[in-house]
Formats: sequence, C-alpha cells, structure tokens
Amino acid sequence: MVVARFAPSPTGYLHVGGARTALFNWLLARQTGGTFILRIEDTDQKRNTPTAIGQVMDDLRWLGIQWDEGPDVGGPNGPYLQSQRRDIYDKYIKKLIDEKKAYYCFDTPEELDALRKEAQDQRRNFIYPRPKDFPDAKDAEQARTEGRAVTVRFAVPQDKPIVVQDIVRGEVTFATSEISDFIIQKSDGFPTYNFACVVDDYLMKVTHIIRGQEHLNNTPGQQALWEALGFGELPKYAHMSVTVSETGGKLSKRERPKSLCEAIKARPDIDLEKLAEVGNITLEEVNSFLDGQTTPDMPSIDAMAEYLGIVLPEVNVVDFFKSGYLPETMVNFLALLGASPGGDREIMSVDELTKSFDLSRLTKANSLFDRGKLLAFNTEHIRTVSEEKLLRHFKDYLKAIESPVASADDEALSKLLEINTGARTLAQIEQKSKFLFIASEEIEYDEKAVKKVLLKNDGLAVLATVHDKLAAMEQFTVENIENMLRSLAEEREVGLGKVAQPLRVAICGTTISAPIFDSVEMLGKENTLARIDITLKKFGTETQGERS
RNA sequence: GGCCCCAUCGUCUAGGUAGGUCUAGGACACCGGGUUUUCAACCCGGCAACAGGGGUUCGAAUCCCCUUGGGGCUACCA
Repeated sequence: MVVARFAPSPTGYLHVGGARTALFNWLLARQTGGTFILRIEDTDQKRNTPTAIGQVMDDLRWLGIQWDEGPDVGGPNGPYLQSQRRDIYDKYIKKLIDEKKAYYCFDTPEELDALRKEAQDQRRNFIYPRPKDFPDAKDAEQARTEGRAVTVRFAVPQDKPIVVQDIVRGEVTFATSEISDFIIQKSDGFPTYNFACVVDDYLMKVTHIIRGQEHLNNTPGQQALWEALGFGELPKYAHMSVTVSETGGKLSKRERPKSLCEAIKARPDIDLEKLAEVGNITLEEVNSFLDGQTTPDMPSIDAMAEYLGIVLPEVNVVDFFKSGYLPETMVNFLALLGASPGGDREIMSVDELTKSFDLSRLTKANSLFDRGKLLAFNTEHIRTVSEEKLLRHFKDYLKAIESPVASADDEALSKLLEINTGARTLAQIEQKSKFLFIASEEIEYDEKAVKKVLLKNDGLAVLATVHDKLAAMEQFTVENIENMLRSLAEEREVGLGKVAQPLRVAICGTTISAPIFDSVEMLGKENTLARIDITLKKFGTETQGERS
C-alpha cells in the first residue's frame, strides 16, 4: 500500500515547483490506489502566513489534486499541522537525549558564525564540534534561566558511510564525516524540518517520498535519524530534478520581484515617488528594492507592475489561473516536466497521466520551465476540453479577474467560447470580447487603429454606408450581417477586410476582436449603430482636412 | 571553498538499465509557404543535437575515466 505525501511550508501561494511535487506524489498514490497526505510544515513561526494554508489548499483544489488525509479532512494519523504536534516531537527528542543520541547546545549565533568562517577559511565543510560530554537537563535548565538559547543537536553516528537508495539517482553515498550534527530542536522549542519530517513520515506510515533534488543532501541525515529512532524500514526516496527558469537558477517566488526590478531599471524615466505611492511603500523601500537589499510584499509588487503596465512572469499557481490557463493544462505540463511517459505522447488527460506515471521515468537533468510550450499546451486543452468544463473554467476565470464579461449569461458565454476557437488563453477570449459588455461611451479608440483603418481608404465613408445598411436590416442575424458585408466588399471591389475593419474599430476601438459577424450580432443593432455614430462623430471632422 | 546531482536540437524530451534496427524520433519555438474579416487557430515544408577528450569493443548517443559546463545544498528556512 503506497502512502505518499505533499508537505509544503505555508509561506504563501503554491508555486509551480511545489505544484509539480504535489502532483507527482498524488499521481503515484492515485495510480496505485494508495493514500495521498497533505501535511503542513509550519514549524517556522517567523515565516508562516496565517492565510497561506488556505491558499495552498485552494490552489491544489483548483488543480484537481485531492488529499485523503490532511488538516481539513483529518485522518488516522493527525493532526496534519506540525505546529499541533509539538508533544509528539518532544517525546522523541527526549528519547534521543536520554539515549545520548542527541545533546543540548548553548551557542550564540555569533559563535556559530565564527566557527563557520573558520571552516570556510580552512577550505572545509563546517562540522559542528561535538562535545566529549553531553550537557544534561540541569545544564539546559540553568542556561535557560540565564537567558541563553538552548537547542538540541542530533549526534550523527560516524561509524559508516550513509547510502541513499534513490529511485531516480540510484545509489548516492555520503561520508558521515561530511554530515554535521544538525539541530533538531530550535531554541523556541519547535522542531526543525529535518526532525519533524522524519517523525511524521514514520508516524503517518509514508512509503514514498518524492521531493525536489534540493532535499537530497538532507536525506542522509534524515536516514540516520530514522535509524537512531528505531523506525525500521526506510521509506523509498525519489529526488526529482529541479525546475529552472529562463533567467537561470531555480524557478522560485523571487522570479516576480526580480523581473519587476529589472523592468524598472530598464526605464530610467520612471517617477519613483509615484511608484512608491502606487505600491503603498516608501521611497526608501523602493530604492532598497532596486539595490537588491529588500523585497516588498507581493501586493506591492503586483500593484507597481500593473501601474507600469508590466506583465510579470507567472510563478504561482494562481498567477497562471489569472492569466487564463486551464488546470488541465497545468497538470499535463507539470506532469511532463522532468518526466516522460515514453514515446511521442504529450497532450494527455489526468487519467492518462495517472495510468502512465512511472517513477523510474523521471528525468535526472534539470529542466527549464518553457512558457511557450505551456501556451501551446493551453491552446490544445482549450480546444479539447468538454464544453461544460470550459464554460466552468471561463466563469471561474472571469470572476477571479473581475471582468465585465462575468455579467453575461451562460448562453452568451458559451457563444463567446464557440466563436473564439483557437484562443490560446481564456484571457485572450476575455480581451477580445470585453467590448461587448461595457458601455458604448467607454470604448477607448486605439490611435493607430483609427489612423490605419478609419482615416485611410475611405474608412469613414465605408463605415457610414455600413451604418445605413445595418440600420435598414430587418432581421439582425449573423447571416444577414455577413451577407451584407460581403456584398458591400464585392460592390466596392475590395477585400472583406476593407469593410469589416472600419466596423470593427467602430464597435471595439481596436483592430483586434472576436469574429466580426458574431460580435455585431451579439452587440445588437441598437448598440452597434450607436457606436458607429459615436465613431463617425468623433473622427468625422478630422477626415475632412486629410482627404485630398 | 566543501559536499552532492546532472549533461541528446534554442527548449521539453524519445533512444541509454539488455552497445549494432539512430545517416538520432516527436513536440514547442524559430524560418519559409498556404489559408484567412482582425488577432489567433489551422495546413504544408524547412532549420536544428548526442559538451570536449581519452578509453573498452568488430561496433558507443548508449559502458568507464578525465576535463569543461550547469544546478543543488552548505541556517535555530523548509
């Protein structure tokens, strides 16, 4: 019976790297009919955001990743929040201390830093100097009353090299002399990740641990702990390749601030004071951010980016949601990043991915998160998901971005989805349809579009003709609109574009929109004529002089 | 600096664990052409890789070693 788990620390929204880890564990559990656990590693009081747990769970749900045991659903081996398992960890820590397998430490950060610097200077790895005699509980108590910080370190057995049997890497050997006695209990009484993780994986009967390669170096220590605690058979490990970004290095949450910082620097004319105001931070904070000293909070980053009209690269699952990607796309893409079902298959459903998932087929080399390919996947999934699913996703999306299109009923929304086949993202569909749902007076006319389409080639004259023909139309149907425009083009011996484009600009303000016949029909006769009137009035006088 | 991992088209990858069937396949991107009411989408065609050097072998993308290059970790973060 397979038991897999995803164990995020709740520091904010779920990012794609975390989502991939969760997905692989979930895929394995689903394929084997095993259990998938969601465990929250909230042992760092400083880093936890109270809302983060909910955000992570929302993101997983959006992806369709359901957990069998977790903070909200419970389970036989709860609680699933590490912060609620303090007594359990304390018990095991006491056991290790009693057995002389762990010991108290009283070092100050300064002392530790000095030791590390010394090691660095001597060109060797930092190894904590284990005391000959371990301090006892009384020493610890006294240190505490003196106000000194007390931590507990695990005495890593030095007898034999530690071999990690990794499903993707094979046998990886670590010399124990390279593994420093690490802290298992912090001075605030919380366990460290390396300790809590081992205890929980044992208690929750986890059989498979799939995680990022960044944890490979933690594994020998965790194995030693597992053994010292007498936990018996080790779980199976699989350390996945890391997902890297175009800018180099691990794809992380730093991506967005970094990208914004570069964008600001690339535009020296920016009013930094105004920027600070928009981001709701001080000018000093902006400068510090530009110097790489500090990083403002995400809402500030987003606000500043929006103000500057910069699109930041998506890194969190919600970012992709708000950019109009489908969960099916994300699951498919992430499942194939650093893994392959073999052969030429790429666009796959969750069922297919589950069936074909194979831990032994994980790639060893790091892979780059290719947004272009993701877009292609999204295009394909938008084309192939069922109408009902697409409609549901579209409604969720519109609601999330607070689009005026959200006011449309299901019928209109379905129509939009239908006429916009070939769209790459839901965002594109929204952008090309938005004009149908805003007031005629609020249409913004794109300067280039007006110049190119209306003020040239008799654009306005054509538009006036179109207006009259539409006004005379009794049945305002897609078919009639199309016939009218086509015959008008024929009459004038020009391409359809010459008559369709002026109309397009008149009703939506730009040269880009959903297909014109359907758009006009959806807008309705009254609105269409009104918009043409507005356009004619607005740009009509300008043409007089320009016509020669 | 130390330890660990990795290396096929620009990118994701197939092929590697059983060396010959690989003049290295697919997809994305890119380039050219077609289609077209805009943007897309779609159709056809093209470009493009076994990091380098040594071995082992009749034969190596595939096995071994070195070099180079990338990545990770090196916290009282996870």
